Amino acid sequence: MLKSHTCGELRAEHIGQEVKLAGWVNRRRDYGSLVFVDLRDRWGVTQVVVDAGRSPEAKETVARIGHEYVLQIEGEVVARSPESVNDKLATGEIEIQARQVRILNPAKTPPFEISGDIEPGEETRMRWRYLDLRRERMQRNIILRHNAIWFIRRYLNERGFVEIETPILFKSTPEGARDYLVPSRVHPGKFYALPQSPQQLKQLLMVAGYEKYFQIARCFRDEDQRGDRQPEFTQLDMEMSFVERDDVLDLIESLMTAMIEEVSGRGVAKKPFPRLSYAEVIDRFGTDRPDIRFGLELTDIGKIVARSDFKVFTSTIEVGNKVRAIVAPNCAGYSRKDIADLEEIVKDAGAKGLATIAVQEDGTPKSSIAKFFADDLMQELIAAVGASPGDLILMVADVPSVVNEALSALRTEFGKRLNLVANGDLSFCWVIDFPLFEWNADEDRWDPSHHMFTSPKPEHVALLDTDPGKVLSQQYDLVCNGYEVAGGSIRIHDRNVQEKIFALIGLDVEQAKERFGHMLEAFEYGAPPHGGIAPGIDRLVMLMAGEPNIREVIAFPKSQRAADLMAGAPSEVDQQQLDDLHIKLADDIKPD
RNA sequence: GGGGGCGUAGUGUAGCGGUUAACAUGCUGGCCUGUCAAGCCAGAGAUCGCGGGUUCGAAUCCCGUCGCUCCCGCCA
Repeated sequence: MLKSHTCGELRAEHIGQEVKLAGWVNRRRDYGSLVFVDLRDRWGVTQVVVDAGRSPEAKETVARIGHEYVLQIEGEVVARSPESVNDKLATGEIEIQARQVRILNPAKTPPFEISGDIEPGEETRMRWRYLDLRRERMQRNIILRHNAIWFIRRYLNERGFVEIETPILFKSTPEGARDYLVPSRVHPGKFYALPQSPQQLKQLLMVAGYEKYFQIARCFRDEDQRGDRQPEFTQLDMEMSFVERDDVLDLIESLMTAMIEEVSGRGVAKKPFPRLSYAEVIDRFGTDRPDIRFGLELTDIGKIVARSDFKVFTSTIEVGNKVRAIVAPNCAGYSRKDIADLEEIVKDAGAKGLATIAVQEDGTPKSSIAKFFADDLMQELIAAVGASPGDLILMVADVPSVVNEALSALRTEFGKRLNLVANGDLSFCWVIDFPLFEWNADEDRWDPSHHMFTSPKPEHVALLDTDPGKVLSQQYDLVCNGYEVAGGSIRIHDRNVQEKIFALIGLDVEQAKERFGHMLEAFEYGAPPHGGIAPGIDRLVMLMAGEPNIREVIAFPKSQRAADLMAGAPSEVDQQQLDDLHIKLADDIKPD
């Protein structure tokens, strides 16, 4: 080894020892005949002193080095004088008196500072990602990710789970997200698809009798990016046989809690995780992934405003739509401009407008719509939404989905503005009892709201024939701080039920056989009742790291346009490669 | 596919119709034996993303384009 210790481990107890350290030059402070070098590796920083008087040769070498040179230092661990102890460094009690300095490799001046306060821009970071990854922030995140994955593997192994790899080259199914396709050389005109998730394969592993399966699985979806979405991402994919919904929920809940507390040092706000029905979270928060770190819940005020003279509200109620409100505490003083900003948010969500009532300190309302309300009706409204003097009531009238989306967006905004999300805790909740289907008006059929193997609640199976929209499923989502961090379900293992689902979602028997024949066939050979879940590793690590997007916890992420700015992927390929794959580019594709 | 923001020395920012394009940091040279964001002195470094237009004059205004980013659609 070129090093006897890491740059983070030497303490007072090592004083007097001869050591070899190796790492990168974090910083150099040059006094001419006395030079300090902060040597860095992933474990920390150790100060090296090069004294021209004691080791002229080392001084000669160290005069030539710059930032990020790779050095090997040989010398003695010595105590620092009491006034020069650096308590910002774990190794600050000691320093290395260098006897010899070897340049293992010089370094060009890096395009940005590896240690320092200047945060390089996104493009710069991605272009030199290997240097970005050298920075403390990224090393901390990547190692946190490692610890989380390591924790998961140990935890599940101890509970009888088997990690099984599934193919990356698999079969395309047009349902769901757009597939990444891989052309076949030996089958002209045919394509593999990269898995959107190992969904089918893990169910087949249940048929195969493994009972408890997991995989740290890479998943691929060719859809547009968000801060919490990358074209390839990692799931903790799991499936279990002979389980019921609560078995899955309980296991994941204890896994999440233990992992977060051990690995991230953060707290879990609510234990046990609240279990809320889909209907309840939509009603209370306007979204199926509520941030339950704070209140500001939605109130339905339809019954009250129906008795006002405000036409916008009364006509909305008459046609069966909704008027709902949230209360922003202590925001009665908002200016016209502040309100206009909020209005922008609800308009983005599709709402036509935003009505507000400022409850003044004396309890009287200040509002452009106050004149449409009798005084006692106004007081009834203020009481119904639970507003106090100094509060601002915000109301939206529209179809339910627009009202909910608009108010949910406002709620999120106020969570940030009012600093209700400041503490570092993670706040989980389960969302259960989802509708099995969503009506697809364009195609005039039902779409599965999760996926087509999701089991209805047993007591709702009969409704499949009479009122599919009312059927609730055994789907469950895990939500944390407003992010969906896991989703899963108990699956269908009954062939009759499965065929009913196919029919309702508009798949005829032939199509179903073509796409899922292997699944249907497998289910005839003794499929156990089973269910599973797939937590998103990237999002969980992002939340544990306190980062604003998942790029910060992925070593080599892609840009918004799905490009690798370091390697330059995707790229053109040789004509020969295209020929091998039987691919001819369309005429309108021009080379760059 | 649509909407918003950004693009100025290596890096991060300021400048937003007329400036010698500014500041910080990094870089180069010099001084310095107790610093740890070392300090001090001197210096180099920018065709203001690219293309077009408006104007006597454009980093600045307009159009297009490319890149990064946030959001909507999309993501079973």
